[in-house]
Amino acid sequence: MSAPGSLLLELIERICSVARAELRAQGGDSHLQPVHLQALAFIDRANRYSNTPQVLAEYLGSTKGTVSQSLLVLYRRGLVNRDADPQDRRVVRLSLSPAGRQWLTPPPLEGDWVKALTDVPEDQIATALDVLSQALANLQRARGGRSFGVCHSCRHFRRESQDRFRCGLTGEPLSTSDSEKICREHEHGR
Amino acid sequence: MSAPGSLLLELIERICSVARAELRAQGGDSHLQPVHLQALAFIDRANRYSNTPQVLAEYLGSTKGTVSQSLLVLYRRGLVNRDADPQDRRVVRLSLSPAGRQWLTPPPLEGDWVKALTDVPEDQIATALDVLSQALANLQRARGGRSFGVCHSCRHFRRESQDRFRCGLTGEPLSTSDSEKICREHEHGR
DNA sequence: CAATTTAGTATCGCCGCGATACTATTGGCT
DNA sequence: AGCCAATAGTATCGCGGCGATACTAAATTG
Repeated sequence: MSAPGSLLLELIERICSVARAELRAQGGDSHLQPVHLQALAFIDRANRYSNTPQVLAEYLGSTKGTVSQSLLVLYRRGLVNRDADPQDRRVVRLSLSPAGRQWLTPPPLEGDWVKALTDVPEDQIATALDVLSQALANLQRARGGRSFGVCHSCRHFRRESQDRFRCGLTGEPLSTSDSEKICREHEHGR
Repeated sequence: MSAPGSLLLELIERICSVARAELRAQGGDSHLQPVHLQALAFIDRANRYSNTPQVLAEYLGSTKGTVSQSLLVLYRRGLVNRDADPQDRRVVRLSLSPAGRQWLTPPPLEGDWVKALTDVPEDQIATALDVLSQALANLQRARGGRSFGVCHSCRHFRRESQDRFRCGLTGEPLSTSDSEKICREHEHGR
């Protein structure tokens, strides 16, 4: 019986609808669209292999054309930097400006949403997080895409000392901060 | 720290984005939009107090104008019936046509999604369902709206015998089938 | 050094969505 | 009774997210 899974997806879509409506209503003006907030959150947490428009498009399940437009909006509002990569001058490196950083976890909908979860035991939220992230990773893989996990949970992740790590795929050294970011090459670990 | 809650919302929105993109891509043509599928699912499961455009709009966190247009699409495709209520001739009673029923739990995205959950233990999925449905109910209440639970979990629900029930609010008798449907008057039970 | 591939942009049109204005029906108030 | 407000729904307009297509520029392949 596929019922529980279908119900879960339906719930997810309802929450999404309500959250979107709330966001639109809240600021009316000067407020970013949900997709823009998602983009900012991604740019903040993407590692140096992954902070490009192309990867963002895969992350959001969107197309590069669409993402290009979203980034243009964010750029014009001074929230993101778009710098040409010196090694490969086709690629654009994305980063947050100080102004952009202020939009991370913005108060608007977050407030009500967080309140809506205060009754719920912490460990149940953690379980829900696990279920959803695993499902999403599986779904992205099934679509032929990437799973987009955090670096230190990757099968290529190697620990060399307390705070020095290395990517077994690229061979590059990684800092603690690196290891907590989202990587396009992520494959679920051993 | 509000981190887990924010992460959860972000995950939900990503899944939603990916699912929407998938749905659009899948059928290309002749496929319904996510919002239309949500509407059909609601109409199928709404009880006799709740099968109206107005309630559907609240359920989806949308507006009556928007919903009216969505319903027009579904009506033109012969998937829903819109019948005037004989008691109050302002209200439209929504129901699924046989053709509309065929769109419930459609194979397209469902397939991949359900597969994406097969590794996940059943009880964890149940926990995730609990967390999300509770959060959504709280969120809708915070927005001044309704919580939209299932009839038999309502505080007005009265059991009179094995399969005969009654709504303590309206006083009307309820069948087993009634008790499993979504009600606009739902308030979380004792 | 062509030919192909890849990252990104520009432009077009569709359509979901909110806002506003409208009709029709009902119920309240005196 | 009769007017007025409230309610359910529809029609219409415009914004903006989104995909599709066509394009440029840079890198890679042979």
